[in-house]
Amino acid sequence: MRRADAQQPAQSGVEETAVTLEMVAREAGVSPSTVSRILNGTARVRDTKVRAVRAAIAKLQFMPNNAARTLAGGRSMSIGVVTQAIDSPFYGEALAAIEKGLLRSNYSALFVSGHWRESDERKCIDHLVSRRVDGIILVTSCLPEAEIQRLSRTVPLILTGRQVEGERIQCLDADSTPGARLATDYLIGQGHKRIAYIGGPVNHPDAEQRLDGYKAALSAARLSYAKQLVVAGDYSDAGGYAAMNRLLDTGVQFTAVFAANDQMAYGAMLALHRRGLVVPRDVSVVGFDDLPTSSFTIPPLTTVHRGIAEVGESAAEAMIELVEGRAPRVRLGATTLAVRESTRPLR
Amino acid sequence: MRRADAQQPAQSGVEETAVTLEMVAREAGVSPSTVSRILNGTARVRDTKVRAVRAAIAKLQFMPNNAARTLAGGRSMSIGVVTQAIDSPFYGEALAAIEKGLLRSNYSALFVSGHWRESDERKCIDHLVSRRVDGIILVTSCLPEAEIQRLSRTVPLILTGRQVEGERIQCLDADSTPGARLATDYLIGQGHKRIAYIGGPVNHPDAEQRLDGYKAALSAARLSYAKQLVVAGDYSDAGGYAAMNRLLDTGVQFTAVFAANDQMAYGAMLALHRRGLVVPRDVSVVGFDDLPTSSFTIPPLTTVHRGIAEVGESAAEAMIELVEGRAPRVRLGATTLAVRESTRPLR
DNA sequence: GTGGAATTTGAAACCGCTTTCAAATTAGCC
DNA sequence: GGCTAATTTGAAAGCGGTTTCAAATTCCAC
Repeated sequence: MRRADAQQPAQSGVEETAVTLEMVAREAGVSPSTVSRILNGTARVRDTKVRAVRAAIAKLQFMPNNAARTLAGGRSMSIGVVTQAIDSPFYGEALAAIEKGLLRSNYSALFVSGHWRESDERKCIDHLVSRRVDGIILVTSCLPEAEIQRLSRTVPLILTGRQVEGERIQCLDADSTPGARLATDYLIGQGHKRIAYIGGPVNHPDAEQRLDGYKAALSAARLSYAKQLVVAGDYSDAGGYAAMNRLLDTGVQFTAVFAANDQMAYGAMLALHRRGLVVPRDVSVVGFDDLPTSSFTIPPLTTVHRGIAEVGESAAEAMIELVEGRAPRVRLGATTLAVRESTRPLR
Repeated sequence: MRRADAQQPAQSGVEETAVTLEMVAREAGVSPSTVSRILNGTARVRDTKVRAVRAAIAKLQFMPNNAARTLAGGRSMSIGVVTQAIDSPFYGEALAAIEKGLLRSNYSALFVSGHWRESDERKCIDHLVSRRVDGIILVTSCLPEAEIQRLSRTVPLILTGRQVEGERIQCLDADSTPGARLATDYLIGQGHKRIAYIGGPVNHPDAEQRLDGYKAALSAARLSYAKQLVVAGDYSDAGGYAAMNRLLDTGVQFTAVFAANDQMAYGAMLALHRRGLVVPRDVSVVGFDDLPTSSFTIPPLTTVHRGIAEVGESAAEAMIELVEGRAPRVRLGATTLAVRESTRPLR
């Protein structure tokens, strides 16, 4: 392809041709198989040769070609991670955790995002499959159950925030119901009776669980569930802002709000602020997720903490177990409420 | 490796063996070369065969093995992206933008993070190289210049937030100096004379530029640069919080603060809030980066907007040009100040 | 209908590594 | 020292594509 141009002098920045395992073998005076064995530790090799090969590798600065390894070995040593939006503090935290969990292993992560669109998610999963990832972690998938099961026949799966049966599927089910229950219970315990709810996107399993938890807490306290106190959001700051405005516009009375995630809580707090309402004096606000920023909002946000980081890390570790053929043991941190300054007891 | 266990009945969830190009060829009654040509559009193929192959691909659900393609073709069709922390709203936005910029091409991104540590960054770059990425985008690199230049002989590079010479290096230099100047000028224009500065990590080219901009603005307005008004942070919320507390503890007077990034501004605002100081009534605050959340802080933050998203997208597009051998034309959005509610005119 | 150019095709080499299999070496033991 | 068993090693066959090169077709003008 590239032809040597005799006219021009050799350029300093010319592309270097890669060092191959064969060159290392020749340099060390052994066969390629031996080099491979040393590289992978797949067999004993006489000590003198090990040293010779190590030296050759160092001298030549050899770096194995991953594509060749994948092709020959049948494993890519990489794990696909599907999220919905790589920005978004929530996924950011999860991804960082997964990266960390994979760190000690030789696997590395391929991050892709589905943007909450089934077609996008499908496309990027195909992408991962064609890259022959050894496993896929689905951090909240939008795909129908049957499709996930079908996918699991191609590659082992770990799901978070979702429960799907399958022998090559492991669920780190971070059921949101108890967390939502916890948050609402807390507000009720603080004497609040008129608690508004800003929900997540409709038809979203996760969001539905949070609504369920809210309802369960109300009914356990014999408080009636009032439709006019519930308004839908979309898990974004702007959505929370708009939702709170809609709520205020209806004139319905409430002393507390539970937002289905922290970002919407931020938006809601701003909307309250704009109307001259002070949190928590006039309205108590609780969020869900405990994003890193939530300790630094004004006021710092009371929110449901589920240890996204632990879940992510745990998912990564479980995935390694899974692809190595061991039985993954999943541990899930407890859901707690981080009580900060956006709530206060009523009266 | 896997041995068929005659005792057990075939399991429904058994791993499917992948469909290969050769199987497609056989199914369609053509040679593998022909299938390859159709796949890549590298040569004309009779229409009847094209249709037969297309049908076979669909029937068999063929998905090319990326490792094989990379090995044979010499290109992996993937771009490495090195950031410092995949969480962090700043990088999140940049990564999402890069992902978007790569979308229309056939390239995909491999994200890795260096955690502000040279050794980590080196390790993950090696990782990318061994994966034979076709190019690397360094979103703020910690590495010494010489090392970056050496790397560029292996793979073409795009740097952001940094300026390094090299024929296979493209810099999207988002010099921070003008932005910092803009922010400080604005505060001065609003009548502020005692403007504190919360800086980024020391020895960080980016952070130094911001300090330079701050100083330049002061001196242009014939205001003296006072050491006691300057305090170091680390680009994190917590760092900004601590920095502001240190500043307040010294008792030094100021009516405005310029924080070298938005996250530190958040922390600073909380510290002010805790001491009963109201933004912007008592102190005006300006940040840098214009993170998505900054429209939703209380009050919404006045901050330097550099269009991280555009930079990221532009970097991705330039990278494609670069690896395809065309000359990249980089466009950089203008740096502007997003004036919101955290600042007010003095008097 | 025919010759020669242009277009389509397939065979085979190769990309760089892993792994099997059998040969070569070394070790162990009587 | 000689024989077997255990350990090391290398040759060679893939892995699943791409690409070159030459053969086979098709096309066109006369």
